[in-house]
Amino acid sequence: MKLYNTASKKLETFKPISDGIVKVYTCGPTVYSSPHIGNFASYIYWDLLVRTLIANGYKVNRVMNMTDVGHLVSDGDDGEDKLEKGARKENKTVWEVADYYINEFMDSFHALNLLEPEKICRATDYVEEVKAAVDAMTANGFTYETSDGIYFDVAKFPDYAKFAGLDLDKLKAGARVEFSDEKHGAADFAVWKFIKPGEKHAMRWDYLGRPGYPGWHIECSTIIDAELGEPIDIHTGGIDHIPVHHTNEIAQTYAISGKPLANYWLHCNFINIDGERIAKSTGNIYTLADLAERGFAPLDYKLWVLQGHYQGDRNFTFGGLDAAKNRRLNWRNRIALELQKPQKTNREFFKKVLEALDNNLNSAEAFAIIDNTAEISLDDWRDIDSLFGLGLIDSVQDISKEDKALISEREKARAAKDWAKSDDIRHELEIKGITIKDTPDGSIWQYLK
RNA sequence: GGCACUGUGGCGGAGUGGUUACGCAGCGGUCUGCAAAACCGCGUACACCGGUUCAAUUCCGGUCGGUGCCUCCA
Repeated sequence: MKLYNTASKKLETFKPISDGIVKVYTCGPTVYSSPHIGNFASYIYWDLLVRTLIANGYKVNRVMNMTDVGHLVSDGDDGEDKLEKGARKENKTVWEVADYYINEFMDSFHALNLLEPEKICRATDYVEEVKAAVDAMTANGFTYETSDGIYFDVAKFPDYAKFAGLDLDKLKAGARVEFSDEKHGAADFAVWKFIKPGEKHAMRWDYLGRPGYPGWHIECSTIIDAELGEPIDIHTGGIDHIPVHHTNEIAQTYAISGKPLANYWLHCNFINIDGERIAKSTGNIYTLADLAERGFAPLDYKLWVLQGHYQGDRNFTFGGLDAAKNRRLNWRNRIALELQKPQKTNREFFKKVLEALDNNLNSAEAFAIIDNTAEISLDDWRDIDSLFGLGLIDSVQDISKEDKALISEREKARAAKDWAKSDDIRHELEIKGITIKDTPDGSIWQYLK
């Protein structure tokens, strides 16, 4: 299979480090608020990645983190930790806030029928490992201390700018004025933050004889080292992570172990809503709950996401979601129709679908193949469903004996030209969400929604 | 301001140097007790201006628009 590798800016044929096993790391959420649909788009794309790997016969070992420890809202000394802020607003402890949003996130994860990673790691469970990592970086000469933390000295890693194609001098010129004049370079970043006397910060750990907490970027390097071992095969994330977070991860891992972090880097683009970026200021932050209120199932949204490509600019509209919802209903009705027919499997068809996905996860192309194939057997639909996780098969069940009896009763009424009775029965079934369509070969049932 | 990506029919959204993407919606037809489904057909899509080419939506250059990152963000 072919994947676009951000590191090389090229489409590359995927080859795992070990035959048959693929080590994947997915940058997970910061659990301080309800994620919006844009956040979930990325997990939907990576779910497709994992499912495609599995369909190609690989065993996937995926780790995802949960950032349950703060990184600051701003770089200033007065910047408030997101979790701390959430806790204050909701009158809860930071730990309660983290627990609440982790649960909410996982509920949505399951509602979207996303395969759970083999391991989900909370950052706060790895603080000892983080300290050891900072020790190692310091021993190897990559850090320096300021009054507010331990910083990574970017100048010590010559390839720092390479991954993202950064021009550090230009960045410096264009970026806002910095708050910390103790930093040696503008791109230097904290791997550990000290808590100053009097500063409120509920999450704290002792390190170097004083209270503090981990920097944001360090958790990913640490968790990958602890759970997967670098280099890993595939590292995924949003495009926003390229210049800072992933660049820093690579630098840290190099400073700790001297090894590269990942062989393939996949980054998904952001979705817009009605042509505008998702932001509080534009008031277009929708959650899955908001979609549900408007009558859309999480899996309708998942299908919408999969109609496009993870690297493309996406524009979400409710009209578009409507189309996805109808397409999903139509697919479910195609499956319902197959329940009522003799079956013929077609392995060649499924091979073509998988081939489309093997080409850099082109699910849109795969969908077109599905729609261009007139008859798809139940077995093939089952395979399609395991490839996309759209809950198609599970949401289609054969109707009850009673309902089947009603259908044949109606056929008799029709034969007798008793249209009143025929229409009554059709109406009776419609109340149950099923409609009857009369074809030249007899009556079939279909879902209304 | 710097760097990067991007601009496809009513909406969503693939792809390609010359041939129908696909979905949803719409229109016409066949079929039908009615209805729907199904099937057939329709709309003459590739931002703009140049260049390369026998041929460009597809390659190159420029213009304009959009987005991302540079500050937390999928």
